[in-house]
Formats: sequence, C-alpha cells, structure tokens
Amino acid sequence: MYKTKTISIAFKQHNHNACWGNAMQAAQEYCDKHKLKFTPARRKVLELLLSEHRALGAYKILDLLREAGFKSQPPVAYRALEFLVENGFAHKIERLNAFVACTLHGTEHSPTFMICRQCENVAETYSPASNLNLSESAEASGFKIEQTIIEARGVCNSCAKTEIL
Amino acid sequence: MYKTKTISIAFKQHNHNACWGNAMQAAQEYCDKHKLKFTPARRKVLELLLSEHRALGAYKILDLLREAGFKSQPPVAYRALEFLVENGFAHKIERLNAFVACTLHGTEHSPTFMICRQCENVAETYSPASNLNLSESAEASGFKIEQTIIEARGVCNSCAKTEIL
DNA sequence: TATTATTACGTTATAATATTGCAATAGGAG
DNA sequence: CTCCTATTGCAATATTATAACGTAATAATA
Ligand SMILES: [Zn+2]
Ligand SMILES: [Zn+2]
Ligand SMILES: [Zn+2]
Ligand SMILES: [Zn+2]
Repeated sequence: MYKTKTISIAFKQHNHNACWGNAMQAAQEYCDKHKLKFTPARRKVLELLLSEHRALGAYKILDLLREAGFKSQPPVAYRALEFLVENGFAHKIERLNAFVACTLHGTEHSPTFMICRQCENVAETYSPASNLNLSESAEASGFKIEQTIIEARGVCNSCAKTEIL
Repeated sequence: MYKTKTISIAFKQHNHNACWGNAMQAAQEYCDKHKLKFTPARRKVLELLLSEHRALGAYKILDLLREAGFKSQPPVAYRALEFLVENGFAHKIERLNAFVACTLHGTEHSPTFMICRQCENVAETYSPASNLNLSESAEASGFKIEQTIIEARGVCNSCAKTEIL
C-alpha cells in the first residue's frame, strides 16, 4: 500500500507517493488551523481515498476500515465521509455512489470529474469557463446556482489502448 | 392531475398542458417510427414524469403506478424507467436518485440540469459551449469523453422569494 | 399455420446504499 | 472538576436497485 510507483492520475503520470503525503499533510494543517478534529477514523478514510485516484464506495471503505481494526458499522464510514466532503477533502461521485479524495483542496472550486468507465479512475479538474456560461443562462431564468458538478464519463488513455474493438 | 394551470418549468411560465400533450404525442410517434413498444406501464410512467417538472424517485413512481391500478413490485417501475432513459424520454438525476422527463427529446444532447434544492423542480438545458471547453482540456490528457452530465444545484426564482433569511 | 426466437411481464427474493435514534464517551472551556 | 459539545458505538431500519426465473405476448421464420 502507498507504493512509490507512479500511477495515472488525472490520467497523467506523477509521483503518487508525494501526492499522497502532501495531501495528508495539507489536510492535517487545515484541520489544525480550523480547529477541526482529524480523528483516527477520519484520517484513515482520507488515507484510503488518497491511496488511489479511484472512487471508493462507502461499503468498500467500511471493509478497509475493518481490516485496519476500526469498527465497521455503516455510520463509521458515512460519518467520516460526511466530514471529509463537508470540509472539502473529498467529493462524492454521484454516478458511482462513491467517493474520491479532492485533488484541489483549499481552492474554491466547482469540480469536473472525468470518470473512466473501465478502470473507474477519476480525474478532477477545474471548470471555470463552462461554469460562467452556465451561470449566465441560469440567471436569465432567475435560477441562482450555488454549486455545479460536472461528471464526464469516458475512457482514459490507457484503458482505450486495451479496449476490445 | 394534469391541470391547465401554467407552472414554472425551466423556472419559466408556460402552458404545461400543451407541454405535456406535445411530449406524449412526440413519444408515441417516436416509438411508432422506431418500432418501440410503448406499453401501458411505460406510457403511464412517462405521463407521471411529465405531470410536473420535478424529479420523481422510483418508489414514488411505484406508488403512483399502484394508485393507477398497475402492479407495484419495484421491477415494474425500474423497467419502465430503463426503457424511458435508454430511449431518451427521461433522465436520471443522480444527485437525487430520481428521474425527470426529458424536455429536449430527439435532439442529441448533453443535458445540464438546474435543480432547485427547495422545490426539487428540475430544468433541463443544453450545454454546448461548456462541453466544448471540457472536451479540449480532456483531450490534452488523453481522456475521451463519451457523455457529460452537468448538475447545478441552487434555488429557483420563486423559491428564492419565499426563503427564510 | 406451425415453429422458433425475442421481448416484456409477474413475482419473489435479495443486494446495495444510506440514515435514524439513542446511549456512552472523550475533549475543551470555564 | 463540571458543564458542554462533538464524536463514537451500536442496533435497527429506511431507501434505492437488481437478480433470478418462470410465464405470456409478440415477432420473425419456415
Ligand atoms: Zn496521486
Ligand atoms: Zn481507465
Ligand atoms: Zn411543462
Ligand atoms: Zn424551487
């Protein structure tokens, strides 16, 4: 677990070990600063989500928590996930009923997810221009947008290569 | 049911009776043309979805089917919904685990939904420009987008007026 | 028409996802 | 320490969705 091997995130090569460590450290610092309790269960769930750039379902997380010696009733996972999502450390991918660690924490952002339908890796990007367009058209009808989530489904580069044609 | 009263769709005033009738007729014609079986359950579910511009959960639909004299085991609703979604007559709103009738049927479209968090009305619009931007940035990382869904959450005009401040 | 294949339906059961309620406990503020 | 609040432990339950399988209806073929 937490190998140094570079894996594809945002379907790009990167040093995932550093990626993981930076994110955990940033989370710790953010919690310290905002007096949030980064309890063992919350920390562990974030570690699990960060271990790969894939979406994990709540019950998968629950299994992993149990393996790690935590209690394993559903609320354990759901409460930790709620904390992480509320504080911007993770996002829920609605299409998958699953969760990913946020790769853009701290910045105010409307996330766009690119979800590979084959490997279920999830890349998160900003979506600045598009949201702007959307806001304008919404305002025309008096709708006030508070949050926008874009979920794009497709195939990543490496899965496309191995696809049966 | 199916009153003539104009209600807010896309959070705009319109003659919903005509809106409903046109959509049902278009669905019938599309099914005739494509040799799709527009069976009573499928028709009824589309009628229900079209009766308001709100998202309905599968079990709510199931209740309404039962009231209308249909069988009421979950597969009855899910099968009809699957048919409607597959053929573009309805969309699933993932955030709500619920379904809305498509208001842009026939046109190839990547839907954008504006979902009022208060009344749960759902307006569907195109999202042309934004998808273009997205495709470009996706291609840069080798990700091939097949489908994009944008779900914007907020408050509609009329709910905003009544909101507790 | 008879034969075969396909599609849809009826029914039961169960899986997968998520929440509620309440008692017990742990940490901080005063 | 004591009060207060946030968090946890635990049991039950709610909600959403699918699997499995036989039957009936329809379509395609002969
Ligand atoms: Zn990484
Ligand atoms: Zn992939
Ligand atoms: Zn209407
Ligand atoms: Zn509203």
